[in-house]
Amino acid sequence: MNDTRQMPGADDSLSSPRRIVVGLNAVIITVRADDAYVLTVDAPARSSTAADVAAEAREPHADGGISTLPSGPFDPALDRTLELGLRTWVSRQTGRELGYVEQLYTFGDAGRDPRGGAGGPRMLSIAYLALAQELPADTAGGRWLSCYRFLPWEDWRTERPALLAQIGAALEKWVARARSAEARERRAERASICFGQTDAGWDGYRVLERYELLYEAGLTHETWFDQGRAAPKSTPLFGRPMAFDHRRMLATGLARLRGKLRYRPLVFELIDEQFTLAQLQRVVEALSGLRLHKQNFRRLVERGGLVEKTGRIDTRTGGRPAELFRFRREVLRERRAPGVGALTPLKF
Amino acid sequence: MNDTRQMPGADDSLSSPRRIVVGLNAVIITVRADDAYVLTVDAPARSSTAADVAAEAREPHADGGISTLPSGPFDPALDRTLELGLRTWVSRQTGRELGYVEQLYTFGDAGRDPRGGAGGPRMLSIAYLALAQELPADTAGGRWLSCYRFLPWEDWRTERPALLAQIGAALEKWVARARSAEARERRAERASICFGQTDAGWDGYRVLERYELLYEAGLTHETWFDQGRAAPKSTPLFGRPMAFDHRRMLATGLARLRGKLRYRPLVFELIDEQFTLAQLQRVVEALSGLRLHKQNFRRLVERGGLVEKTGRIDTRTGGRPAELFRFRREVLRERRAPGVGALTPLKF
DNA sequence: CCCACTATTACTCACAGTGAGTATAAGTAG
DNA sequence: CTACTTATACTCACTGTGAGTAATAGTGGG
Repeated sequence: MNDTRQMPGADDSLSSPRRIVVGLNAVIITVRADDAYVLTVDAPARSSTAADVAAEAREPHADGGISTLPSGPFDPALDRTLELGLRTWVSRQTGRELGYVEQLYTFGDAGRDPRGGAGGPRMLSIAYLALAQELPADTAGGRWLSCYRFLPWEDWRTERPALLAQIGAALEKWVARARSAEARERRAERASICFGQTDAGWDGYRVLERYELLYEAGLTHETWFDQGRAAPKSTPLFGRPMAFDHRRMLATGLARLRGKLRYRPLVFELIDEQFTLAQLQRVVEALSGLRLHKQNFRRLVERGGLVEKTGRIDTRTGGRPAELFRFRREVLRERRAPGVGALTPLKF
Repeated sequence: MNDTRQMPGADDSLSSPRRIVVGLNAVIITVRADDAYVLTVDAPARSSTAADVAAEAREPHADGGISTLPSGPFDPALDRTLELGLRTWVSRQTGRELGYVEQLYTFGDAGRDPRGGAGGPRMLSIAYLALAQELPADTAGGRWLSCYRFLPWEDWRTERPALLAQIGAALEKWVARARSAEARERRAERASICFGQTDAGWDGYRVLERYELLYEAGLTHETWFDQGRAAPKSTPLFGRPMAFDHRRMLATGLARLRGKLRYRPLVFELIDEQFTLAQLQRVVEALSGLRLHKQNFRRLVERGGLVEKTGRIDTRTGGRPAELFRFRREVLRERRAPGVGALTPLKF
């Protein structure tokens, strides 16, 4: 972070005329009532600046409010670290302190900046993933929405999403549109890997690749927003959009979260200190988007040393009362990859 | 990347007085002759700016040149994307086109900026991982150095690194120095997880956690550089240092690479199109820092569908000639996680 | 041409983990 | 008491993996 050498501009010579503005975005995830939620800010702030108004005018989707991720500026004069900048910003805006936080990715493409190559400042956005335990009532302007409203093809808990038939058809057209035979082959391979028309079947971890494929294939609202054009009537657009590239950030976050569940005990950041195995399973299912085999899941976490009995019992189950468990911290020393592993879904 | 709303400064109001300068750093990895190499630039550029000279004066380690990663400025006026900025910068500096490239992490802590809280610009550094196939003779100022000169405790191919005894002892002192009993417990847990004094043994994937632990424990040169103080004579400092936080970037890159080898066929970016299984194994061993069981490795990649025979034969082996293999691209469609999996090392 | 040497390749075997299922236990609501 | 619900226990076949032994096919020296 402190490379000064070989850096034009480091010595305040104005060799780089455009300013850089850095934004911090948070993908804040929680789980409640069997679904995974992401914290969104409803529509551009009403107390808007000139830039806000301009942005809203450009947004054809502003039907009362397009979802955005909580985001704020990185202030180089005040924020000692990027993560602290994010934390203070989120706590000011949502009145909530973040627990687990990890950096996801830094986005900086000029191509997706609606202000184009003009003289404005260049925007970089650093996206973070955060996990929240409690889920208080929606604060002013902040709303918890199911992740799967934005990425509906990712939810396989009840059934193979019906959407996939339409997605497959639209992708076939996209494949056929490629100019050369090789390009067609590459597109076909990508489509089949992402959307599981292969021997391997559905791969729940390719969340980001799937979103990016749909974006490139012109099958998301954002594709057309960014190009400043309207989508052809015949083109289907999948999932609820978010502002700018926030849906890409959500996809990045969900992909990271699903991936990390395999080998780190992240689930326990999202659940009460004591829980039944069914509750734990539902959290994992909500995040992974899969329906799991109950008996095997129990064996996985219990015999795998991830949890231990507390001796207490929860009678609010509706059937036989369930034992309460807690996270077994010793597992961190016992196992190399303390997580739920590669989950195999139940067949439908 | 195009959040304008809620961003002071986005409309060119000067609410944020400090400028931000963004640097792009590349961890470029190659494998040759049984070792993993990283491309370094020898010492600060001789054609130095005022900032360079100042930096060098601050550097007590400048015994003819401390290693730095190739790094250059991100020019918001010219570079359409961050990755393109990196590519043009690296090709200009090293005369080499990058193949596989992926973003690692964005570093922005003010605490490690030697210029402190003064009026200079704020530095952000975005680190990338790149994989290079060929390894031409060292270019002017660029040198390939073994990754394990900087992170010697990561190389378990021939034996358990002898260094680990000293590291363990130094960490014990660090644990004992903690103020409260809980802090001691936390430190002890971290140390044992990172350096494998546990049932789980050595975890080759925790490269970054190990470097960060050593840094925090005051056992790296960089710890003391950053504080502007000299290390006490009695304190051992492990591994060869790099400038600024470049060694942290290397650790981040190696961790990512090792992790991704498990489930993506990244090895083949680092090897010729045709190869023997022994060559492939040596590349994997160099990257993972582990010694592997030969027969099982063969079974893993051959039966796992990762490679296929070309029919040709390499007689330069010294023993029985080896069949030449190539990467089997179809595996991408057949398997969900086409990589070498979680490797189990041979016991010593 | 035989022999020692080296490295590759083939095959075996015990064992742990996993997918999938059946069976039983312990509550609630009528 | 019965039907229903959910939790928990146990079984079994199968796959993948760790760790070997054995055979194969070249080299170079005498």
